[in-house]
Amino acid sequence: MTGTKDARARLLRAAEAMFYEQGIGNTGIDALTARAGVGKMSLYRHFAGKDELVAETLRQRDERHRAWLLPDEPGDPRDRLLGVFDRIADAIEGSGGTFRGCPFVKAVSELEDAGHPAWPVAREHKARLTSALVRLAAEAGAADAGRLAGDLLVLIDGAAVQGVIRQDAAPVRAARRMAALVIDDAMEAGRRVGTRVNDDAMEVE
Amino acid sequence: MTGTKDARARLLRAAEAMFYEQGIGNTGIDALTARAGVGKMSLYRHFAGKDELVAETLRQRDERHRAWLLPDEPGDPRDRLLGVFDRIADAIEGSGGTFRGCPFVKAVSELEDAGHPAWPVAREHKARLTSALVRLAAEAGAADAGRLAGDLLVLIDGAAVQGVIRQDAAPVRAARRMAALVIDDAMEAGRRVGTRVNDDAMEVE
DNA sequence: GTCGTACGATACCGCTCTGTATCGTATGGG
DNA sequence: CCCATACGATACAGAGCGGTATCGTACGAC
Repeated sequence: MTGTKDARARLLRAAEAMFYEQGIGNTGIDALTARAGVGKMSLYRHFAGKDELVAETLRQRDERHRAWLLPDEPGDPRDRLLGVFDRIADAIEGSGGTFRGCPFVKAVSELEDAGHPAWPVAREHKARLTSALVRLAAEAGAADAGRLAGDLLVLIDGAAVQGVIRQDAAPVRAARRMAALVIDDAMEAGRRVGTRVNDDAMEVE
Repeated sequence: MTGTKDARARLLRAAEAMFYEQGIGNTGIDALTARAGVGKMSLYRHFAGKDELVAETLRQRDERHRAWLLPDEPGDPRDRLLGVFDRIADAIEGSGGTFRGCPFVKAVSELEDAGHPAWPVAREHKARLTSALVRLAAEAGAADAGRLAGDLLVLIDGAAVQGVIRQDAAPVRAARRMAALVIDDAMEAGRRVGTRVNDDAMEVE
């Protein structure tokens, strides 16, 4: 057969790009399959429908997105935490004024219906990102790693949203400064009272 | 005539609610005019089209939204700055799990096309909110009021976005803690070097 | 070589969307 | 009193939507 998974992979690639670049609602099935170079019916052979394609697109992006924000390289945990903001700043500056922010936040914003299959995917992504931040925070010796991770997530999403509206990396640099502040606070407190991991900052239901 | 501005006002009221509650794209003209109790043609008599109605809805909301976040009451500037986060926390907790975040961020997220008339309205809203934060920051004696205002805006939007995804006020409380941190930092630095207002943190083009 | 199957293409269905055209009507100003 | 005008209701146009049905085809397994 002609590469069973080929049509599926091409669909996912085209869907990810188009959903992110022009929005989910603004991306029609016909345009999507045309860009993927795939027959329309191939979409419905591989996915239950558009909603499932959206969810699967995000599911595939989850791991890649986290690996992009927090590459699995050795290094000072503090630097790796702050590196998240450098990635976002690079994305804004390299986008030429078309930065679109966190794909998961974007999807959830567009899909009002909290029953949409993409919602739990977005929540799980944020939960897994939080877990990674908790681990790094603990590694850095933060007094309350869960709390620090939650703080950083607020800064990350705030930086991304501001970056979308302003199309400018200045808010990300502000977020990075604040991140350094709360990280150093937590590390100093950790040196006094010892590290305590608290990973219930976000729960996946 | 039967109250010239009545139909227009009812349209704006219905549009604001429906656009925010179910999304702009998911709100059809027929449903909108029906809820407003208005003939369909009345919409096109008062507005150039749906896009203009969206923009005008946000234009009307701008002042109200800023007054809600920063009520014009006398009081300690630091408390008023922190009060923003209390408003957001109240909104999340009072929403019963349907908090939808900042209406302007939400609109911009849904309207990919940066040429949509709602975009400049959202940008101007954020710029005006920033100006108000700058004034309060200067009043509080912050060393660099523009920088503090930018920091707070990141925290505000981060708190709102996290609130939408988690439907929980915990991230807002985290944002409030960080806000207190950066405010106190700026106030302490201001006590040392004096206050300097720097309102070019965001420009409206 | 033959069969099964995943494929691309295309026509089609029913629905909804924004926006227009056209009614009859009620009401307030001159 | 009478007419201009803003109004609500409704039918309609043109387009696009998600999803289905049905082709002929090319290719891999056996």
